Order: sequence, then C-alpha cells, then structure tokens
Amino acid sequence: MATIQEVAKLAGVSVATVSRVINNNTTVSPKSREKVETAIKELNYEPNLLGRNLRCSESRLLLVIIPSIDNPFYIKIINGIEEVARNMKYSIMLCANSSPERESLYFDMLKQRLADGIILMDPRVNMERLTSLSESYPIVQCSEYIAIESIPYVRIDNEIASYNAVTHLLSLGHTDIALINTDDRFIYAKHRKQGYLRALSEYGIEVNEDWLITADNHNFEDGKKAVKKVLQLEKKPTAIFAISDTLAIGVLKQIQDSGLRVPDDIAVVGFDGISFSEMTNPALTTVSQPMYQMGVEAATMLIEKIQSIPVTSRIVKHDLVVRESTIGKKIK
Amino acid sequence: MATIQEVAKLAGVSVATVSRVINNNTTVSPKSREKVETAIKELNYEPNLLGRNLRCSESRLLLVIIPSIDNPFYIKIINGIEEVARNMKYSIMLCANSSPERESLYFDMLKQRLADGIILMDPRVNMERLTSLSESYPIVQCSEYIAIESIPYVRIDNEIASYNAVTHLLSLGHTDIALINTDDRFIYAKHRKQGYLRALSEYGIEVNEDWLITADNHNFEDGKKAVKKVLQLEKKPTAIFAISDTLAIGVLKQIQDSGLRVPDDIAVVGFDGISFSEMTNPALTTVSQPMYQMGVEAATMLIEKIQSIPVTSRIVKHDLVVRESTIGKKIK
DNA sequence: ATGAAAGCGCTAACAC
DNA sequence: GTGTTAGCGCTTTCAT
Repeated sequence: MATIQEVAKLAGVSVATVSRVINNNTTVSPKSREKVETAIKELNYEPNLLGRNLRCSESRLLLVIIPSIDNPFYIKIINGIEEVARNMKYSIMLCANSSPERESLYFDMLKQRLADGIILMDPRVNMERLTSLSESYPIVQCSEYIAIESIPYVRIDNEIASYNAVTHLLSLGHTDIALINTDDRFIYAKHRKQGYLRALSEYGIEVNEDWLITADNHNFEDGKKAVKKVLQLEKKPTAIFAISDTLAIGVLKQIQDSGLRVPDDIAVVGFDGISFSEMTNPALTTVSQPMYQMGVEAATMLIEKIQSIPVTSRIVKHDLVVRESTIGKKIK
Repeated sequence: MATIQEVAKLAGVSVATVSRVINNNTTVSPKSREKVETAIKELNYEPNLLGRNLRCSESRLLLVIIPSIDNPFYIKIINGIEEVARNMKYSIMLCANSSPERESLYFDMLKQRLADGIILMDPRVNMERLTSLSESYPIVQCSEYIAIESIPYVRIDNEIASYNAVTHLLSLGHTDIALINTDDRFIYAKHRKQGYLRALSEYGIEVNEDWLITADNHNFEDGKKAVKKVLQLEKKPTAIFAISDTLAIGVLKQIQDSGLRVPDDIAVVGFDGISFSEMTNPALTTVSQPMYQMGVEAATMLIEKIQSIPVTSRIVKHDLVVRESTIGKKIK
C-alpha cells in the first residue's frame, strides 16, 4: 500500500508535486510529471481517498432514501441519479426500508460528514428533524415531497395525473369507480384523491364512500386485500383505480382469483409505469412517470445545492399509458 | 461544526478523554464523562467520521455488486446483507448495472480505501483482475460464483435444484420440456442445464436441441422472445422451464398473448422465488432460493474476512414451490 | 514550477 | 484515569 510519500521519494520530488500530478489541475513540468507517473506505476500507487476526503472535508457520496427497495418504481429513478452522480464523480448509497432509527442513521451520515447530500423519496420522515437538517445540509426531494422552503423537489402533477386516469375510465363508460389509495398524510395520495374526486364531480357522479379504500402500503398483498374488501360490498364497482402499479398488480391478481375477468367485469388502472406493468395478463393501463428523468433532475439539483448554487423545484410530465386492463385485448 | 478539540476545551479535558467517551471502550471517570457529555450537547457535537476513518484506515462500507437492480431476485438478499451490516455498524453501497468501466470504479473504491470489502453477485467480472484483487482485499461471492480459492461463496446447489424442477414437470407427465437458459459461461446456467439433462436422461427422454433456448438476459422481454422462438417450431413443447422468474414471467405473458393457456397448453416453471412470482396469473411454480439467508451469510462471511477470520464456502437449501403454472388453479 | 510545512479531525501509544 | 503527542494520507497556502 504505497503512499504519496513513497511516490514522491521514488520520483525525487515533493509530495506536493505528486499531488499536483494526481489532480492535474496546476501546472507541473513535463519532466516532473513523467517522473511521478513512472513512480506511480512502479509502486502500483492508488491515492488513499480517506486522506483526501478528510483534507477536503467532503465524501463525494450522495444518500438516496427510498421507502422500500421492494417497489420497482424507484429503480429507474435510481438509474437516472446514478448516471448524473457518476459523471460528476459522486457515488450514491441506497438507503431503503427507512424507519425512525434508520432515518437518524442516515441523517447522522450527513452530520458526520460521511455523505454530502440526500435525495429524499420517503415522505415518512420526521418533519421537524428534516426541516432543521435542511437548513445546514443539502437535501432535495424526488417524487414525494413535503412543502418546505429549504428543500426543493422534482415531481409530477399528481392531481392532474390522477384526473387523467379517472377520466379515461369515465370516458369508457364506467361510473362506478373504486379508488385504492394510501394514507392521506402522503401528499401524493391526497393529490391523487383530489384528481379522482374532481373527475367524478365533473361527470356529475356521486362519491361512494365504500369505494374509497385505504391500503396500508404499496405491496401486492395490500392490493389483494383491498379487492377482497371491495368484492364483499353489496354494490361492486366496475373499475378500480389503484394508486400504484404494485397495488394494481395485486388487484389484478385478486380479481382473477375471485373468478372475475379484467376488464370485462372490472377494469383496472395503476400508477407509476413500472416495467412489470407491461407483463401482467392483461397488461396494465397506468399513469407513467418519467422516472429516469426525475432521477437525473434530482441528482443535478442536489449537486448544485452542494455547490451552493440556488435551485428551484420543478414539475415534470406524466403520461397515461392505455393497455389491456381497461380496453381489453386486441386481436393479434 | 464543532470538533473534538472544542469539546475538549469546553469540557476542560484533553481530546483523548473526549475520544474515550465517544468510543466508550476505555475507562473514564464519571466526572469527566459527565463534563464531556454536557460539552457535547452544548456544542451539538457530531464526530467527523472522515477523521476517524483516516485514522483507523477503514471506511466501514461494504460494496454489494449486482448485475442489475431491475431483477427483484437480489432484493431480499440485500435485505439480509443490510441487517447484518447494520448490526455490525457497517453501511452498504449498492453497485448495479456493472460494466467493465463501472466494475473498475468499484474495485478502485477498495484500493482507495473507500470500501472495506465486496459482496459479489455479478459473475461477469474480469476474472484476472478479480483474482489478483481477492488476494489483497476481502471479497465474497453470493449466489453466482467463480471457483477461486481466495473468494468464498454462498449459494444453492443449482444442479439439484434444476433437477427437482424438471422432475416435477416429468412427474406431471410432461415429456416435451423446453429449457430457457442464459449463457453457458455462467456457472449457475451450466449447472441448471446439467440438472435438466440429468432429469431427462433418468426418464429416458431424448434431448431436443430445438428446445434449448439461450436468452440474452433475465429481462421479461427476453422471456417473451424465447417463447416466440419456441412457438414457431414444428413440434412445440408442453412445458417450459425458465432459468429465472423474470424470464418465466415474460414466458407466461407471451404464451397467453399467443392465445394459449398455462398450464393447459404449456406448463411453466421459473427459478428464484421473487415476490412477483406469486402475483402472476396463473401463479408461478418456481424453485425458491433462501435469499434473505444468503444475504445474511454473505455479509457475515465478508465481515469475518475483513477481520481476518478464515471463512469457508457454504451451500444453502433451495425449495420447489408448486403453484398454478404447472398444476392449474384450485377451486376457491 | 516546486518544496516546506501546516493542518483536516481523529485515535492510540505512552508517560505520568 | 488522564494528558501529551505522533501520526493516518492527503491538499494547499506560502515562499522561493
């Protein structure tokens, strides 16, 4: 494990010169550079970045906090983040399954200088702690967000996206549309519900409270559970709008396991546009989010924040993808 | 941003004492401890771990290298790794989508002391580089492996697992069984093929070369593509064994899109036991790997290696999970 | 263009 | 039990 000292010695120059060669920012005479480079090769030298990090007081690590690694929704976002991070010579660390204790673990990494910033995709964090943290450390939000001045976000317009999805069902003639949502304290959930309500109201349809189901989570099982509840109702809906694809896939499964057909008996719409949504049978109609782009934007924003460049929040475009679960199979 | 110096000063003790309190390993008088602790609170002090890392020459970061974050197979493994890592005060960094350049990026982190060890789940790495690296740095393999003395692994017995899956199909009366595999240079692929061949041979069935399909990858689309190829054949199989669940799900989808029924026209078996395999319609029969356990074992092994404790490779148990895609729907 | 030297924040050996 | 001190390996003034 050669150090910069040894390289300097072998090359017959000072450590400063070696450092200059490594970081090739300042001018070094070709002769010195040459000597240093052969010494580096000779010794198989690799700079110890722990030293550099301490000296520069940066870790070049970005934390990406997601609620659960189980939800494929985050995958393409992460790919986008990674792309930008790599180009800017940052690494990213995925922090999943956050819980209060884990949360503080990650926040601590920021305070302990082990990370330079956070991309937050989990809304279930301690608001106060987050707010105070965001005053001293770079944080951006992606997809889900909390309205805090000091934390910019990138997201779609959930209200309109949801409105589009429900309008699609309405335009197909459905009037009995159930909504499978998650807890209202998530802002996206609130907005998606608002979009649902606005669409119904514009079509002059009364809301049936029985059809507003709250799922615990976005797991497949939660989707199945919700459908079981719906199918026990006296009056059953002819369409179900689930607030995420993972839920919708569980919905699909449970409908079919109950001997009903999609979309003939019940049409289904999901949300997110995960790759899996194409692979179900029938393929899932869904509101697709520009996940890769969201990741790119979030990472760019965060790195700018780290560099003390002012950044502002932005809204990106969603897209309704119509597939078999609402309009049935085409003849192939 | 308070430093240990300032804490020491405020507490009226030396930095050594503060360090002792922080790492509470050595004995400190209750009085000093008290003083230090109040000073820490007073200053809102957080130790700068960059300093500690440099001093201790460790990063307490484990690298987890997977081929693609898109394959849910790795998710539960990662959860297992995380559990162990957290308990041992390590962090993990997920390294996905590896390519030659990315690969060297990750290997560099090891050399540059930014990571303490690697859990490798991607077999597509440069063998030579890996071999030489493994002599100086702690590396363990999980699931997929390359037989290198210096790199222990945890995995299932792929040959037997595959044999079990195919035997299940044979016992249902299938004799025309296609195999959708990946490239033979992956050891798991080779072993799974061997299991397939052994099962057929024990049943006295000739191998039909047309039914040995090689998929590019484990994506859904690769599964669909493979089925399209199979369905163009003069003589079609009555069952398909796909070497991963992601492939199998594509297989399922394409069979159904072609107007055929699973398992009536073609039965399907997958491999891995990802959570999604339960949610397809019909639910997928698959060979389930003990992913969480594998993650736990791998992380434990790696940390032991880092601590210079000798570790040996181990084989864990798989499990054939029979579901609708081979035996059809039960009456509910 | 280059070297000497200070110091990033911490831990641990050593002396008391 | 506690303080002094020497680094861990690097970058970066400041001279020259």
